[in-house]
Amino acid sequence: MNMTNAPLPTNFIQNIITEDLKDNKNGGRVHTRFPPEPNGYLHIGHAKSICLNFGLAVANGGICNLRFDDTNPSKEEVEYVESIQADVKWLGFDWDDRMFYASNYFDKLYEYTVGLIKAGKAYVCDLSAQEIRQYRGTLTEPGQDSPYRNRSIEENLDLFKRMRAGQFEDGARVLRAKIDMASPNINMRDPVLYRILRATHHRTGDKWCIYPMYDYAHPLSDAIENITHSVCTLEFADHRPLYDWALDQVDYAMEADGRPQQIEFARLNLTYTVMSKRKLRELVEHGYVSGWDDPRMPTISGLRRRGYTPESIRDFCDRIGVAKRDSMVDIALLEHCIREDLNLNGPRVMAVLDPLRVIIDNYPEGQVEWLEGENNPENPGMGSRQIPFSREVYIEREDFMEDPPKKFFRLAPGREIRLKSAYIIKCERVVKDDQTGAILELHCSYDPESHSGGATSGRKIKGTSHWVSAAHALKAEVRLYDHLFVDENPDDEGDGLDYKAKLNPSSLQVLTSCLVEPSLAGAAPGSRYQFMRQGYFCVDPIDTSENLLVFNRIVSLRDTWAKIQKGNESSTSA
RNA sequence: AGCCGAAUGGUGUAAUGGUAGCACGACUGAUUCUGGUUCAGUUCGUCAGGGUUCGAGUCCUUGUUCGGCUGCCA
Repeated sequence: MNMTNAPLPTNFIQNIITEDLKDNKNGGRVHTRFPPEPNGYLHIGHAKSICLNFGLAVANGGICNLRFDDTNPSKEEVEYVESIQADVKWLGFDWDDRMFYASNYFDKLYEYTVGLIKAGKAYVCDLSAQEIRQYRGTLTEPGQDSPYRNRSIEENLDLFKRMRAGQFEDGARVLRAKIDMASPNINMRDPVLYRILRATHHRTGDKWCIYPMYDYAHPLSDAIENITHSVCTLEFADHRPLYDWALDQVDYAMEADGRPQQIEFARLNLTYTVMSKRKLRELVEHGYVSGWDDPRMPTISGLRRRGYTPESIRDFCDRIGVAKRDSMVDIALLEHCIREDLNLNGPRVMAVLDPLRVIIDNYPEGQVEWLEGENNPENPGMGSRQIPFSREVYIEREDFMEDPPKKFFRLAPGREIRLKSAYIIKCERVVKDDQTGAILELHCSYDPESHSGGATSGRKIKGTSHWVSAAHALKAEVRLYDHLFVDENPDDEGDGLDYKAKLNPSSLQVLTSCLVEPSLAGAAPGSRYQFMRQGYFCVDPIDTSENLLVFNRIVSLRDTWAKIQKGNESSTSA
């Protein structure tokens, strides 16, 4: 979208890179990586990281790898590696031939580790998980050395080989780094490097029964891939000394020009949504949503199904910036981004969500006129289409009021409105149900001279309504989505309420008797439109079939009238 | 309590010792055959105290508040 010479996005990471480049650090290379663990679906928070890592590389003439951080087979599945690739691609990023797996390096890592043991920097520890915890000390008290800390190198080597050979049970022993049990940084108190874990790995199958820990595998994977800037989120800041330790200890014989540097930034938080994998999984598994791609989910697949464009998400990620402080971005910014995109690129179309029949008594019975409607006033290049007009039309029920309040510019008894791209009509008579008093239909007259572009077409009429011709309209199902939570910060349990207690009961409203203009026949799944005066909608790619059009509301239009109404309500009730 | 990190309008983010800017939101008004868009404008900010300096959001210092860390998860 931004094809001009936009200034580099300025943030503290770019500043670091700019300095590094100036110093010719890493031989002037910039090489980043996006390293998800394939244990779930990507969400908008990952999109921030993806845009950052790929964006930083591109902006500085570098490259970015996709790397699956698959060191814990008990949680990982191919389903996730596939969805992650699809999502990154859909967002518009390309890793070329640089898709890697940490598991590709298991052999290499094992060799490094043997060297580490030979150098006396690691030892096999027989303590149980619970004992290790006890020996580790607390935040304020130093830990104690493991009784196995001073095993001979020979014994460590032998034990480690036997760990690999499967001679011990899961959890019986671990390999630990020999660092400092009194370190004020708990991550440095002889952290576990390898654990025994019999789980079939989605890539390596049952070849291994020992797996390296993230803290150990990650820096070495970065080094193996010649990464220069290893960008991760804030909670890993305490792990950085260990990251550096691993690089220091292992003579990885990198032909690399330089060494990777870990840089931490604050993860994305969005109002009215949760972002943790655990909670998203819970929403899916307990049926609060229809799946990972439920259009209310903040997952990439959910946003995609909802109708968000990749461009709008990238734009959003550019706008939120990158910093080290925890923050909560207003979801209104995301909504602004998609509106801005679709305002320019979404064809206009008329759809009546809650139809009210209007009979135009002075319009000839049986006559049909095909009127021209521009597809996008912001973009004349998008051309126009023909819209049928006839004696019976439907308008939006809320566009008529029998007893309208002040500033109501729409239809009311004796009042006029313009039907968009057609004629001005006047409400002559209201037909109601004798029993219930419900409004059944309106009888109107039209001004034949008021055709768009016609003689009296210049007459000023305050209100313009969208409409469809009764004889030509197509039935459709429309799903109105709203925020998944009613609370701005569902994660905040300060009020004693679990995030699930803050689910929005009306986050989904299904309308089954909507009528849309006939040009929408056969609309492509996934295509996006502006339903005039209502919002942006997307043809649901899953549930739309040949005999049923299903639309998802991506986002409503900004609605000044709704605000005025709200103001009216509160002022009358006050 | 120990270590680490962060504090700039309602929200997010710039300003690398020199005019506190941009975006979103909110609010006015104008335009409009979408109560959309567009345009014009308004509102609102450097956590606190002390210090260095001709000059401090930025450097020093003390404090306050918030976040992270005691997995054989990542």
